[in-house]
Amino acid sequence: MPERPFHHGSLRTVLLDEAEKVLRERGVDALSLRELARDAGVSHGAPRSHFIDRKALLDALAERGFNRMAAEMRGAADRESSDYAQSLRACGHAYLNFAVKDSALLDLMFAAKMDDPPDSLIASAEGLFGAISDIMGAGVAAGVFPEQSIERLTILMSATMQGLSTFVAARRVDTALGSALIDDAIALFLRGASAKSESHT
Amino acid sequence: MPERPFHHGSLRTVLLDEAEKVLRERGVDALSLRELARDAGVSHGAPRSHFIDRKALLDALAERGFNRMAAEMRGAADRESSDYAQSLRACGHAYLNFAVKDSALLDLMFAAKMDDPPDSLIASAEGLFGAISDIMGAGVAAGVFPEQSIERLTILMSATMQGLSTFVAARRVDTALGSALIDDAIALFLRGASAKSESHT
DNA sequence: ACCTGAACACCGTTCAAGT
DNA sequence: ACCTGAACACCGTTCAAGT
Repeated sequence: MPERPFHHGSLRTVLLDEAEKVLRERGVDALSLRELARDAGVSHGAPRSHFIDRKALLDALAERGFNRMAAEMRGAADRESSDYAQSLRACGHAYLNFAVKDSALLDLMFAAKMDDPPDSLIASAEGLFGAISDIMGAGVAAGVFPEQSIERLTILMSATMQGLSTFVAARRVDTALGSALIDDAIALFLRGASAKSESHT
Repeated sequence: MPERPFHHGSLRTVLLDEAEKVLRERGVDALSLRELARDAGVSHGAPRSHFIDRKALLDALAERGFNRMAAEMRGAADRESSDYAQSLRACGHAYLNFAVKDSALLDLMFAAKMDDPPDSLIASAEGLFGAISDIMGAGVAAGVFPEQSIERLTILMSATMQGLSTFVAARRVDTALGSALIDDAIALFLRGASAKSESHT
């Protein structure tokens, strides 16, 4: 194995992979371009070729986070596709799992100071939202959600999962309770939404 | 007005007030102990007398955030105490308002990397949660929430407000839509919870 | 196109010394 | 008890220069 001439086109990926690890183990504040460069065996100016500044690296991390989470949500829904309510629960648990394992990354993805996000990041974020929309849309086909309110229900369901994730990640709610509350929320939404559609007929 | 000898016991408050302003206008990353010291007209080592390190300042800010938010929630509930559903909506809007005006502060309050938070911070966080619990508890008295599930409903309601706040602060959901979704969520919870209690009889 | 290495301004933190 | 000011290690960012 070569001692030095590692990177020829792969430095970007190497930096992102290591950054994701640091983010997970020590948080955003511990993320330093110079340290990443040191660990990759390149000079401190090298990352500049791939990330214009620290914010660009963080945006790239958030983008990968959105893509991975969308994939995990779709995967969870597909594995439990027999019973709709169960597939919905699987998605909720996938969301919570992501939040527990990568809480700093999730924070990054929904950071309030999202000033002028690059187009690719917006696209990835919409990819996650699209995945959730598709899953909720399947509920219309399954007859458990009324079509006219599906857009709002999608946002509400997402928001509930996001909020629970925040509380669990912040250790204000136990992981087991958080998991049970995901199920409660889904049951509540199923009851509330169908009650509304019945009151319409 | 004296040019220099400002602070004799008030430096701590001056630093916190200015920090809150910087947090609101430029985000956490722009928060620097040295800059705060400069603006307050003291040496860069002076803050050390009141905050052992940067994290201690951030914790103090979060603590003030929890206290203020709890007060605003109680205030909103009291102003609309005639109709219970309306007081619930007022609370939700108060939560969202806080999130929009002080998104960076809310992030700080529910930061995932809440390593060993000081007791006073935990107490303040529980103060907010207590305020929300009281408001939800009034719903039991009003007969709209079943008593046996009030604890879980409280967390779910909080999580939904928190999640919506995150989405609105991150500009993934419009402020007006976020406000309308708060009302939708409350309506859903009221329907779902009462449907459940009816199914028990 | 990608990386090096010096340079600059800015930090957080520590600590002996002052009042 | 509170604040000063020097010192240290570490950053992000820029940029001319190399390959």
